[in-house]
Amino acid sequence: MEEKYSPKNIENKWQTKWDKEKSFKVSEDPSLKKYYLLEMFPYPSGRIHMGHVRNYSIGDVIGRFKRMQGFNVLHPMGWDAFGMPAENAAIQHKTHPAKWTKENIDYMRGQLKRMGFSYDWDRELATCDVSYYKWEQRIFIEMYKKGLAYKKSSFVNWCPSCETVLANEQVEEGCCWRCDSVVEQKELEQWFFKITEYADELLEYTEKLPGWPERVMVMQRNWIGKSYGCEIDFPLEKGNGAIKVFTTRQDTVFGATFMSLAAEHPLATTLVTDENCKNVDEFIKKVKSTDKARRTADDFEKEGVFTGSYAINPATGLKIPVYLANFVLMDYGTGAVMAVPTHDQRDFEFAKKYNLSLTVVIQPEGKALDSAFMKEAYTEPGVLVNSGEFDGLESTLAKEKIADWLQKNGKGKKTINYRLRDWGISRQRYWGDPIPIIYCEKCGAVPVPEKDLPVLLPMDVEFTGEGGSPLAKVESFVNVTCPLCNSPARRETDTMDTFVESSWYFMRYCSPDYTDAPLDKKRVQYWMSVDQYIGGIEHAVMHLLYARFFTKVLRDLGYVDVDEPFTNLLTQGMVIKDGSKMSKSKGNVVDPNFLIDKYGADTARLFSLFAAPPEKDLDWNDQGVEGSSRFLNRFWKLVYESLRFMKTGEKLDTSAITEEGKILRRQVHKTIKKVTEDIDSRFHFNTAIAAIMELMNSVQLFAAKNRPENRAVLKEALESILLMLYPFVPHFSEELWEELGHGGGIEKAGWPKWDSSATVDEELIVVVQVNGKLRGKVVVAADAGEEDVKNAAFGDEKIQGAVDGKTPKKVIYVPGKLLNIVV
RNA sequence: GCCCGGGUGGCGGAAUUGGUAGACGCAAGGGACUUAAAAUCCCUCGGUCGCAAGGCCGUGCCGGUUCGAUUCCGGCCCCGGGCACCA
Repeated sequence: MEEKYSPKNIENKWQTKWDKEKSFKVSEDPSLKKYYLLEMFPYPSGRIHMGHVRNYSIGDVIGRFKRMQGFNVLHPMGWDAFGMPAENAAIQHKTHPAKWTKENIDYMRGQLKRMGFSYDWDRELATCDVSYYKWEQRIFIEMYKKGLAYKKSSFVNWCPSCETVLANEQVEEGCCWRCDSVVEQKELEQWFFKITEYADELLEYTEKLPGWPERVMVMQRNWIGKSYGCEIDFPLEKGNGAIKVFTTRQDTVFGATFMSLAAEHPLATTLVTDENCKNVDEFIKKVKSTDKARRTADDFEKEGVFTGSYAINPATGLKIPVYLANFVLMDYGTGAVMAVPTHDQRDFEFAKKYNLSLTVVIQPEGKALDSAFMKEAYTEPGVLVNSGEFDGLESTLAKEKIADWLQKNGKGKKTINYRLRDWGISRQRYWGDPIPIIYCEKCGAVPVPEKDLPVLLPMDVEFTGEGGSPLAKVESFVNVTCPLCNSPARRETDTMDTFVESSWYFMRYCSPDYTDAPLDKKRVQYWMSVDQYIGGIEHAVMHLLYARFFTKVLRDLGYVDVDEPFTNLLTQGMVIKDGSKMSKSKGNVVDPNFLIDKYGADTARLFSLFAAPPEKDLDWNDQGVEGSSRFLNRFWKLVYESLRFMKTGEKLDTSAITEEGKILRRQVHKTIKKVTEDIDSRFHFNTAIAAIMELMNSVQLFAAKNRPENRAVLKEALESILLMLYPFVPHFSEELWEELGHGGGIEKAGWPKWDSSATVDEELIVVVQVNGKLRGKVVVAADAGEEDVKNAAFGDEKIQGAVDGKTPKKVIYVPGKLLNIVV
């Protein structure tokens, strides 16, 4: 055994062994309890960063711990490999996205292996491989046939100079992130997944996932945004039509004195009268050229324009003007609002600006509002007035009554509205999964027949960064014949959002090599659901909601039997340095390669787990890493020195050990208990490591005395520490385990169990308070009763001084812990 | 504006069910070893008063409940995050 700990050789040795022997390869075994452990797979951006190190270190601790406990642990890794950075790199470096991505994957795989993570590499997948994305096309077609994938036109961010759609994230202060042109709203035909069909079930399950952090559930609930209200028809003054509105405040319908439509509302252009034509046109143009970010800013001025037309308030029968307003959103509700200026702040401001009439219909208890003197809208509950037969009703009650009345008289109906919108998946990008649809002039949109799948992404493509999607310019790809009528037809050139790939990869891992279907139901059945999922909080809504949606869709398509993909979710915090998130632009990144070279992977892992509990942000500190490194060096030295006089095979004889030995054993077994509980039920790795450090400090003192009769105790202590350290620092522990004379690998030894009898204290320290203030401690026998503790306390000189001859009014005794004397 | 987190030494953090506040680690100071440095080892380390024993104060602020509050309740301040003309 080397005298000094040198991580390089050791880590290399064990990594080679794990790789060669496929140590973490698993298969379905019904006789074993399965545990599916998953960390969010990375985008192959080039190299791993500290966020990955942290995420995967957390996962690896759980994986190795569960394996030691005898679970059949599925722990896969793969690559979320489609996406824009590859395309941008292709443009910049004159390379191909496929080449760039593959090189990155190869490099990053090497980095993950150097960290010693225990993955079943035989299950590795990359979403840009045909063997993956072709199945997604099949799922798409099955969704299309069920009406879960459909096409509709919608408004999107459009950069006129790049000729492409931009995601909301790519619009910076109203301008294109790449060329700085002003971004417009453009109406385009887009593919959607009908996630709204599952809105209720998705919402319902946010109450049934006890293993998820409450804040993630809250964020998803807010995102789905279910609200109960009414759809009410406001007949047009002229003609037969009506304007449909959605409202949650049907109790105020008698106060609706005008209407506001979104600029994109289909009626906006048909309702306009000749004399208002010019104003309305200008207004619509202005709204459409304003990007969403600016439109929704705090200080954005409410503006509108009169169409010249009128509608009839179905409650009052009065004629009310129809306006277009810039704050009404086409994609929420019906895109039209009944405006009640007295009880809605936006309508109030709008009415004041355009001099529209106000009618109070809700009076606060004990007050009388006068619309002439109102400074702001009154939005609280109250009692109805000016509301015909509903006058005098309390407003919450009136909500019900008016909804019933509207429904009965055919003026409207009760309805539920969601904030959640269908998921737009079309991207005018090359590096993604082609949407398997063909457009025929006669037959319309035709799904690519199964025998023609997959639609391969063509490789001979030029990347200029100009003129829209590169895919649309590949003639051989675009020009096809219709599968139904054989006429010339065009292929869809949009690709799917990369979030589609990450919505089902965790199921593909269960049968990654299956060639008959996306999933092998039997194998998926064994592994699903994921027992523990780990990843960043930034995915709280998008990815985690899409994945839940997809699981339900695949269930309904007959592929799986589970309702929810992830039983338990752990959202880890960010890695912070010098007060801000590590990022290239801030110049505060720490390169994992540098850490591995300088300290070894084990030290890097240990520190990232020790510095903070997983769900909190981790403050990176270079000197803190030194501390973790020091700990491993000290422990190495301790084992090295102990080995010189320790015999292998020495049996522990508990009757022969000294008092000191007993005390150390007690700490060993208490530590095993604490570390087990910290890892298993709390994921508090930082306190688990702290407890091991404490134990090592004691062992060090103990070993220094070198009493021959205590050697078996020392051996037990050292081995226990190694077993407990293994999930954190696997190479280090494997190496020393072998040095201590064990073959066959440390995992086989199993997770240590604590001996309850060894943890029992012989003496107890009971804290003594006088009037709730700490005044002393007494040592009593472990089996001492309340009387014994009282006697000891009152016999104590310090306590006597504190009591100062006064008569105790009350004495509170917390068994084995505390005695409080109240005087 | 609404909804979540969070606020503890010089720093990261601990205190799991209302019961010893500050575990463990970092930094700092002092010492040992060394020609010297690094490494390593030992001691001190919330504030304050005191020669000491010991006392008093202290978990963002104010108040409450309790024998006892970092922990529970009410009100406020600050920081971080999410959502947001959502009708």
